Amino acid sequence: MPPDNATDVRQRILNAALGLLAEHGFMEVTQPKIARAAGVRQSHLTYYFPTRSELLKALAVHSIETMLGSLLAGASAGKLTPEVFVQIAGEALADKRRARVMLGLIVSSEEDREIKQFLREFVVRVRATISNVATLLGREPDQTNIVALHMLFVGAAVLNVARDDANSRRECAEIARIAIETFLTGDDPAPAMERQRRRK
Amino acid sequence: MPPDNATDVRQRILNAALGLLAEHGFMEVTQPKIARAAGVRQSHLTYYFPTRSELLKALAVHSIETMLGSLLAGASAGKLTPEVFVQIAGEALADKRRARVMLGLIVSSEEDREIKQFLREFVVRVRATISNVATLLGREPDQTNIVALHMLFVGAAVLNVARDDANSRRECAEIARIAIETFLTGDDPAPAMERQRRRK
DNA sequence: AAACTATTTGGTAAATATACCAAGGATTGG
DNA sequence: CCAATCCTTGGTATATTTACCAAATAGTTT
Repeated sequence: MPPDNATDVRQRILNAALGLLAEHGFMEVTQPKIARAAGVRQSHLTYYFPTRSELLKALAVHSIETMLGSLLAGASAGKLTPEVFVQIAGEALADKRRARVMLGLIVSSEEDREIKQFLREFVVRVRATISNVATLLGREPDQTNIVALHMLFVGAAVLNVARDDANSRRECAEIARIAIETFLTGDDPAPAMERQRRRK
Repeated sequence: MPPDNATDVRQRILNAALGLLAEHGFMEVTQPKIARAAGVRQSHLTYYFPTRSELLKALAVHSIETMLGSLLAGASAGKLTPEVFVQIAGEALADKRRARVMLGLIVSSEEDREIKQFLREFVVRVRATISNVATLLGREPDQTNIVALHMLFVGAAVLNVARDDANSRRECAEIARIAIETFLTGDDPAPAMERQRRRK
């Protein structure tokens, strides 16, 4: 790949880092490997990101932007029906690349306050997107249901990376449907924030 | 802490590694740090675990045993009522130590087939435990609901580590209740494998 | 006790990763 | 064109980690 010199080196570096993270997980995200993957010298990394911590922060931002981008692209694909959303969500959950990026972000966030903050904002935006989807599907978005749906999605994606076999992939598709039916489009609104427990 | 010399060195090493993993995350699980934490020499690590990979595999087994142990302890604590289970689950989900161990296992599993296999078995056993709890609570365990409950738990725990603020901890408690009501004890059986959607 | 095995000690070697830097080109603004 | 700035090159220094090893010691068996 000759260095597409229209592209900014900085961007190439971040894309290479994101690719490594998505493909091989956080442990492979090192400066020598990123440099080789990006086709630049290690000193370039130092030049654009003085310390590893800077690099990881930039990578976090880049990853989050990328994930939100594909999320929004999915959410606004044509007319959104529950069936389409189930389909999109099922595929997203089974996508190990995306999940590895998430896991990498979380691991990084354990080493850097700022990244943790990015992650918090990311969570808010993901939930806002889910909320928008709910609206598009003609539902009054209920925060608690959104939270539950989001957690279910995260859990499914994480477990899919952890197990990574045919079963886990099948579960992703199935759970996407059930999660959406239960917390988003189901006839009976799931239990809301206010406690409403009735003894049996 | 003087070296409790009744304890096996090997066990001390694994406990120290587990402690580091739980407290500081996977990136801190290195041989020098484990050795210092365990109060043994680095060569001891090499002696008992010839390679890092061996060490990580043993750590995975140890972590899984430990987590299953506390899981079972929780599940068989006195008479299990839905309220008690909600309480226990809420606390477990908010426990960052446990979640960090899980995340560490997943990261390791990306580097080692065998660990991935341990993780698969772990998932099966966790779900079996949830299933037992369902039985104890007088419910017919339904596999799909168990899977959903499990994923919701994993998602909540992971997001709690990722965000790590008062909100996320509050959400853990709340979601524990909702998850259990929705998928385990709720009056209306949650949507099962077969689709049963009715349009509004 | 002698021989044998298991464990511990105190190193070093090799690999890998982060950080640093000086000098050469390229680009841009004046 | 000149100077200032930005970027690239090709290193090296430092730190950290994994892996390795020989010799000393402790413990066990015969």
